[in-house]
Amino acid sequence: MTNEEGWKDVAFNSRDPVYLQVVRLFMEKLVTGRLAAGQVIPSRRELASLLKINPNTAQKAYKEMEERRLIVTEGNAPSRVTEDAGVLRGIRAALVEEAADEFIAAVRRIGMPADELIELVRRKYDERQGGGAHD
Amino acid sequence: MTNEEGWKDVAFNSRDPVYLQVVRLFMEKLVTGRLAAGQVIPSRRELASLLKINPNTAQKAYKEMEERRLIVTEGNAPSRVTEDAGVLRGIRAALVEEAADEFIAAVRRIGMPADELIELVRRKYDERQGGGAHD
DNA sequence: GTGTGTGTACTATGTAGTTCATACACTATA
DNA sequence: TATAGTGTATGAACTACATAGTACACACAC
Repeated sequence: MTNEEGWKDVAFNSRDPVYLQVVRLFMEKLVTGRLAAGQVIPSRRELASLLKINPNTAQKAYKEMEERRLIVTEGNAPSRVTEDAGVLRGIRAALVEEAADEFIAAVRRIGMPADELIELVRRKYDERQGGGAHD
Repeated sequence: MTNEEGWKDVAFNSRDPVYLQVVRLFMEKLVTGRLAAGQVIPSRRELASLLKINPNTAQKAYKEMEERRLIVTEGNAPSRVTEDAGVLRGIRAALVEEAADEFIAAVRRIGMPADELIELVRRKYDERQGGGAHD
């Protein structure tokens, strides 16, 4: 049994594959320090229980994370977060890039001028938390 | 037959349903003035031919747009862009809102500070067109 | 009337992706 | 040995989507 903090009340949307949302969840935890290098993570079955998903979905997420070098698994010992500093540093950049590229591409297609864009982002950012509720 | 400009070389990603991408394509054309209020749009069959999609997919997209009041169809006359100024004005806002909310929510989860965020957006915006390749 | 072109509706099929259920191999421990 | 915990692998069920094919009602031009 590992620590069980922060795994409850996780909401998944029905638009993206659950296993990819799980991967992103781990990446966000890593970036924000709620998950440290070398730290042991829950087993597939335990995570599935915590997140109320199927163990196979958890397995698929872990396998994806292994391929991305985010976690390591030796034999049948519990998986752990990688110690590779380079990988860990890259996660933040990857998340930011992905979000920003999508956003920029969208507003470009609309032909939104830069200044209006900046103002919008600033205003939205300062707004009260919200708009995150999806499906 | 209507004008055939701007319907070629449209690339669809495999992540989102094609019919919704068609809807977004129309919204972007409306916002950027490449499609005017009241203008006649291609028939279902013609659009399907132009975009190289199935006529049923085109039909589904048009039906979706009818429900959103983006286009109108009277009898069996060719469909036209709505004249409703309020609806047309709302499209731009809707596209912007959607893109921005997603983006802001993402960077919030990462805990990215506002100033760094602004700088990133400005830099990305000025960059040469790119990063749009999905699939 | 006969074409042809509208919009619309329906069923069926194929495919891809996600999730589920189950089983297996291995290790540690009582 | 038996039990329970790991990670892993495979096949089935289910869903959403795109596509194909067909059909119908209507309007306009010839």
